[in-house]
Amino acid sequence: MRSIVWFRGKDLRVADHGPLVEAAASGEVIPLFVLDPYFFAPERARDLPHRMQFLLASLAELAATLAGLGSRLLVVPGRSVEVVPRLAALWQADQVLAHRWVEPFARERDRRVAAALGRDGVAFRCFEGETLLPPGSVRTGQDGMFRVFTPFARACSARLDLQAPLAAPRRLPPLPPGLPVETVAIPTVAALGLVPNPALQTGGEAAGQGRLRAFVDGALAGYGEGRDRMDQAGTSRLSADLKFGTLSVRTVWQAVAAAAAGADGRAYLNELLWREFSHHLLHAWPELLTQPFRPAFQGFPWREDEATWTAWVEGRTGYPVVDAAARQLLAEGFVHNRARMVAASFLTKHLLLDYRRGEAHYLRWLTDGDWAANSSGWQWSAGCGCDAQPWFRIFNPVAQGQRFDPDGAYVRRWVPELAAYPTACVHEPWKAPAALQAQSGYPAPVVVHALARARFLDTAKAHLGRPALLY
DNA sequence: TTATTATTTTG
DNA sequence: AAAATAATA
Repeated sequence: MRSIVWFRGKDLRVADHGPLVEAAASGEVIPLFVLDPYFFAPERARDLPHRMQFLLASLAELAATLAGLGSRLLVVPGRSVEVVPRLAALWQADQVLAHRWVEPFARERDRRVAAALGRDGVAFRCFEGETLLPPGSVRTGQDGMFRVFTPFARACSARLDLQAPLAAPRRLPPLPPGLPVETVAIPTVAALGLVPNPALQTGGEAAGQGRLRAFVDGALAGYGEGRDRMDQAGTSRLSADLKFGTLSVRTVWQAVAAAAAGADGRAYLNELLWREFSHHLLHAWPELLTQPFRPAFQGFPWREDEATWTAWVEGRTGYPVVDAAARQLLAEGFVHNRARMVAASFLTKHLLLDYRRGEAHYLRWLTDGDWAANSSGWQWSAGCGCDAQPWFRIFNPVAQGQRFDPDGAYVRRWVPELAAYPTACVHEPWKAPAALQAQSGYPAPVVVHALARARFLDTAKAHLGRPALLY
C-alpha cells in the first residue's frame, strides 16, 4: 500500500497525527504539502502576514522532523484540486490521507479532490482530529443541533471518552525510490514579500509543546481568575497552535485533564469546548461565515463611517482598552480574549459598524485567525450569533479596564501616550488634567459612552423589537 | 409513540 | 426571549 499523507496547514505536527500513523502502518508513505495559491499567492500572503509567518516556520520544522524520521516532505506548488489527483496518479498512490476541515470552502475543495481521485480509483480518507468530537455528532434530546453553549458543553462532557493521543512515529519508511518529483523549497517569509516580525509567536511543533508544558506547569493554576486579567500572562497562549495543529486539541485536552487542576482545569477545558462549539456550529450552518445566525439581524442598519473605522483599526478611539487591543493586534498578531471582546463590542455597539468588518480585520491580523472561532466570537459579541450575548448588553470599556487591568499596565504597554497618566484615570483619560492630555497626544474619545450606548439601544430596538424585560 | 405543554436554564 | 428538557396527554 502506498499512501500520500497530505498535510494541509491545520495539522503541522507528527504527534497525534492519525493519517501519518495509519499510512506508516500500511506501507509506503509520501508526505505532501501543496502550496495552493488560494493561500500562497503573493497578493494573498501579503494579506495574511502573521499567519503566514507562523505557518512557514511550522512547515519548515515539520520538514526537518520528517527528514529526521527517515522520510521527506514534498512541497509542490499549484491548486490542490488539480495537484493532488495528478500527483496521486503520477506516484501511483493507492490512497490519500488527510485531516478533515470544517470550513465550507475546504469541504468543497475536499469534495472535488475526492471526486477527482475517485475517478482514478484512488481513495481519499479524511480523519477526525480537528475537533474533539466529530461535528454533527453532538445532538440534543430531539436529535437537533445545539444552539446554546452550556447544554452543548454538557453533552460533550458526557461523551468525552477520548482515546490517548497517538504517539509520534519513531521511524518512517523512506520515500519510494524513483519517485518523479517536481518539488520546490518551502518559501521564506521574505520571498512572499513579507517583513519578518520578531514579535510574533514562534511557530512549530516543538515551540507548541513548550507552550503547552509552560501553561500546564504555570498559568493553569489560577486560570479561573487569571484568564480575565489583561495585564497578566494568565491565559494559555495556545490558540495559534490549535489553529495550525502544531498541537492537536486532543493533546491539549488530555494534558490539562491529566494535570488535575480542579476548577482552573475545568475553566480551561470549557474554553476548549467554546472552540469545539464554534466548529460544530460552522459545520451545521456554513453560511455563518457570511450571515448573522439570528435572522432578525438581516439588514441591520450598520453605519458606514470611515473616520471611526480607521480610528478603531489604528487604535485612536480614545478608549484605552479598545486602542490597546487594536495596536496589540497589529504589532504581535495576538489580543487578550477579554480585550477582543471589548474591542468587538465597541466596534459594533458604540460605533455601530458592521461586525463583519471587524471580523475580517481580525482574521487578517491574528496569528490564530481561525474561521470558525473568529466568526462565532464576533457574532457572539455583536449579539447576532448562536447563544449570543443579548443585544442590550453592552460592555462598558472603562469598567472592563478598571476591573481587568486595574493598574493600567496593559493599556500603558500598548498605548505609550498613557504612560504618565495617573492610574486613577488611565481608563478615563479625558478626566486627566488638560495639560497632560494636550501634552500626551492621546486623542479625545470618538464617541461618548453613554450617548453611543443609547444610540445603539435605540437603533437595535427599532430594528429588532423590544428587549426582554427580565434576564 | 409522539405531539404538546410546562418547567428549567441560559456566557 | 428562546432553547433544551422534563412532564404529560
